[in-house]
Amino acid sequence: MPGKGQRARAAIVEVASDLFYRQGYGATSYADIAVRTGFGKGNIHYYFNSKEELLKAVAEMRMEKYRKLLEQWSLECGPPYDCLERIVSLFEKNAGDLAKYGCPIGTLNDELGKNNPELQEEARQMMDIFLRWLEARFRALLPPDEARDHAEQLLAMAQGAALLAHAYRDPGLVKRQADAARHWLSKICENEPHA
Amino acid sequence: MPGKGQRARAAIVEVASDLFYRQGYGATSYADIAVRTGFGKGNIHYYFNSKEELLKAVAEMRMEKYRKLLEQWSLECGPPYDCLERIVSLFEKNAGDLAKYGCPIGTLNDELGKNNPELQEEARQMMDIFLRWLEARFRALLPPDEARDHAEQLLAMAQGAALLAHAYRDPGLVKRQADAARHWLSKICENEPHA
DNA sequence: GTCTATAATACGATAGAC
DNA sequence: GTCTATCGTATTATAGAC
Repeated sequence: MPGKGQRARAAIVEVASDLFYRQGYGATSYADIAVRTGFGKGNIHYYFNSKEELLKAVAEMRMEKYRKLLEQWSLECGPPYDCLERIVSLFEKNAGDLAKYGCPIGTLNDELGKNNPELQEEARQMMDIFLRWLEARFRALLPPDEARDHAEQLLAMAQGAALLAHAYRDPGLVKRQADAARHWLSKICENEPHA
Repeated sequence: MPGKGQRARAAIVEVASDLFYRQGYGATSYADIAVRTGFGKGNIHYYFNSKEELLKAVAEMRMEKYRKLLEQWSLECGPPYDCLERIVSLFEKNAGDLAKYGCPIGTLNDELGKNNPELQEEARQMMDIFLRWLEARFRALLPPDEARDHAEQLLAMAQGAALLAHAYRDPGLVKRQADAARHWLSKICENEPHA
């Protein structure tokens, strides 16, 4: 059983992750987090000495989740198309939140990329988890350099769809882009037979 | 000849636009703008009563530029492929800045979308100028609903490419995505002959 | 009309109470 | 070890000097 401190830390990280997603990192204050956790405003500093440290903890927590999910999928997935399509479906399933808040990974990269190169590295690592996973899947279908290329393309489609859906507040944009991505995927999978 | 006030306003808007792009809207303070313009810190308020008003002026200025550019292209462009390809080339030409700061339109939508719905409408209008222009070009090739779909797709590719290039600080990502977009465009243009 | 000194507030961080 | 009262700074915005 984890101690009181551990549970407090985890609770703060969970709340911070949610607020960083919905409001952005810069626009989220210690006060916001304090209200939602019930801790005193300044108290959060006891658990996390700085806001940057807090973001790093949030990033670690999220990456843990992403890694577990994708690892699971690597085991479960059958043919490459089914495996790759699953990530398209994940995006589509979250269309509502994407239209409201954008992609949790993409928006964080955007925000931190402008002013905080050090912290952006954390955000980029989140992106990289997905890019590498996609690349590995495409390697079952394509030569290495093309696999990398295709992984970038699919990720770009997803990020672009999320950004536009967010800009227009239209979940339908994600759905339409998901269909386009599936069409694109199916063409690749039929042209290049499983190695 | 424009009066002193007019020139001052224009100078402030120009500097603000640049800083909003490179640092983000939230991270840019009146002090930053004051330093770069040579005006006193608080003086900017004489010309723009609030930061929101300043952003609106920046948005208007940018949109004027975009509209003029695209209107010019509409006149000059020959076949639909050449016309559409030109926007891909524009993106590619700016690969360096895209990798450093992201897309000026996309990043602004992302930032304002989280916390400032009213201001985001300005940013979305910038996006819409390009979306509508693309849609009009695709109408020369495709039925109306597909034209809209394809415009969204091309814009999503561009935004996704910019976001990833920014995340990875890699202009090459824009180049590779531009090539992919050209390939995609050429297929559409050969399949569907000019109406 | 143009600009500057100053106010009011919210932020992240600290020092020290329990 | 846990939490709270407080500090210094930076922000936008204003009041009023030139």
